[in-house]
Amino acid sequence: MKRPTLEAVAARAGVSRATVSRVVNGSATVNPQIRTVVLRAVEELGYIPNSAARSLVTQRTGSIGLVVSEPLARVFSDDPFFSLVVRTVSQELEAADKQVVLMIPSSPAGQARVERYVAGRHVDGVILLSQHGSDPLPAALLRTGVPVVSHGRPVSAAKPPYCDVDNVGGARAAVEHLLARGRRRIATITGPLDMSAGLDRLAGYREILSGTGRRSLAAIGDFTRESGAAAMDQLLEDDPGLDAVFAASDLMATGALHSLRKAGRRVPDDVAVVGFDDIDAARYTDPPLTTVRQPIAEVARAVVRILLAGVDDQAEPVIFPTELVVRDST
Amino acid sequence: MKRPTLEAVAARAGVSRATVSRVVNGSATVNPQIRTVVLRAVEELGYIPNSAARSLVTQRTGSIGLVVSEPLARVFSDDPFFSLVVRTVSQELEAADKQVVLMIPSSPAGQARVERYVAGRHVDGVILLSQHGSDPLPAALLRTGVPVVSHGRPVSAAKPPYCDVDNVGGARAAVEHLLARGRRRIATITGPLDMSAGLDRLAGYREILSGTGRRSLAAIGDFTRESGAAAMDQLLEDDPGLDAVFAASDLMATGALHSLRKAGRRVPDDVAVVGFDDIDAARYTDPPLTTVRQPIAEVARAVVRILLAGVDDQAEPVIFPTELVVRDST
DNA sequence: AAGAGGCAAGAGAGCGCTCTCTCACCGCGC
DNA sequence: GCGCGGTGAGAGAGCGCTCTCTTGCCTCTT
Repeated sequence: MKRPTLEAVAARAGVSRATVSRVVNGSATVNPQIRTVVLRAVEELGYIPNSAARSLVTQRTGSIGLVVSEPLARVFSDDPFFSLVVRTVSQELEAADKQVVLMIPSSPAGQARVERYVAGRHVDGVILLSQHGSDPLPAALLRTGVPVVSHGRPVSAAKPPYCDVDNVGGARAAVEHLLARGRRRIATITGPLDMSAGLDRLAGYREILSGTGRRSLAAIGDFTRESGAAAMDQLLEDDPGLDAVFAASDLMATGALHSLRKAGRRVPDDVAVVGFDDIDAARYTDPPLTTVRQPIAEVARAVVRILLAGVDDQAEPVIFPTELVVRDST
Repeated sequence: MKRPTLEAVAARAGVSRATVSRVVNGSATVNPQIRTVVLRAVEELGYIPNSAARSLVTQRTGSIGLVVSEPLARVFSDDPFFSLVVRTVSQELEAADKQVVLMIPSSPAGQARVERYVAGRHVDGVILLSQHGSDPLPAALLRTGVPVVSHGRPVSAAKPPYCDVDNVGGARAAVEHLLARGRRRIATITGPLDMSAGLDRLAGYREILSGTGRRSLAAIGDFTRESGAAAMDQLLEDDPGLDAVFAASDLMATGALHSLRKAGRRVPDDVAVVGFDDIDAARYTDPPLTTVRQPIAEVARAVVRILLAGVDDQAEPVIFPTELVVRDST
């Protein structure tokens, strides 16, 4: 019933504990014959190292924390962003033989718990996802001395190394495209303005519009479909004559399409719509959505790579380009 | 630089290690005055227990494995099922002060890794998600003796305790609804037939149709939007005169709507469509989707509860009811 | 008043592993 | 022929914690 220990394997193989340890950990300085004997003993006993004992002495745990600071709305809605990042990070860490410990603090108490957990070195590193400006957690985690890398440009006071996509450039491309299509009154539905993705996409929009001396018109959303619909209603009320909308996420664009349909506006004839993300659903809306594709998985992979390579605090952030995908909504 | 240990706290408080341990673990048999002194020492030193050392002696780790046996397609597509379950499980375990270790084996090597990990008691329990009939992992995990609970009825040889929704009943309700609407040629788009959700929803469909002596017409999907679109194309080819479709997931229903639109069929005038899940997106399709609502989060919560309560192998499965939500697609 | 009984705190033995240090033994050069 | 470096295996000291066992003290009973 009891699990075999190193001791048991050593006894069976007729060697010392230290030698078994060397074999199990792949040390080079071990006689091939002895190695074989030890491996057979390991096999026969079904020996599996006790990681608690190992961590106790090595001070490493083999697991990485993935901290998602996300208000309920987004994760509970069907935004595929979260799944995709989690999935990719998991896959990438699996390849490196690391475990993923998922932490989604849903209250201040939860945040304190995460902080204690990380400070207690239960993880060898931390990946931050979806940071908000007001979130005190990134700074707290950075203070623990545990390596931290952020997925997405951090907006909080703390500035860990990070990877992101070119949100500003993507937004610029979207708005330029609308201008090229001859649209004159271009509104935007923003993301949350305490997140870099929200801020940067708005900045790109403003930059292009102000370059042409046009008026900007924005309604604030939170990346969810519902907020997109509400923002669209708002925009139509503010400026019934608008002829284009740039939504900072595809989900919000979907909500906007819904609102426009209800308001009797035709897309793209009356109003052109551009989204951001290029989620699967963008190809299935009516009409299919023109959008800015961002390589979410690549960012996730880069984040893991940076973390595993040993974080360098002064490292330049890695920024991936975005790409405009033109479909029928513009 | 070095983290303080129990020893250090004991020295500072002028008591023994054992006493500090008692205080930290909330033992009742400790003098309130001494407790106060110890707590102050803990505070002053910023003491955080070393979990590796603790696990080493207690044989418990405080973490629960969430094993997702999912082919790439579903998790990579924007199916909110995965996010919602992960989110709910995480939240529920957080409340119980447990960590979530996420494991998404993406290869046989990954499966072996998960098995070793669990057999090595790195987790106190396992939650299985999205099991497939051919998957050998559930049986392997059960053999380790670690408590296992399944989210969704298991179809593999191994039969851990589980929670699920009434998939058969939900499918029945959907088809009965279509019949009540006067539909005569009702097709179905199934889920994967090696998963209980796929099998059971098909069974419910067949049951009602055969009860009325009608012919059944099925195309196999895999819960993704794309497969739904392809299955719909297939069905239209097989029986151009069909007047209703029951899709085993909302995502597939969305794909079906897309195909129907392309084929020039009006929904619901020519063809009525019912989905399954009631994801957010179902309210935003054109037309809004009639669907079977399933309480995904409640199932997830129940699974956690069973696991934490101490798994009883003979426990009756907990089955949650589903509910038909009628919108404009029927 | 003396022994029994109870309760709170300390002593110390591990939990299973890694890793340094030591030791034995080999071949080699001078 | 003797010492020397190099190599591979064993001995043993912890890593930080829990938990049993023991001890000491105080109260209660007869």
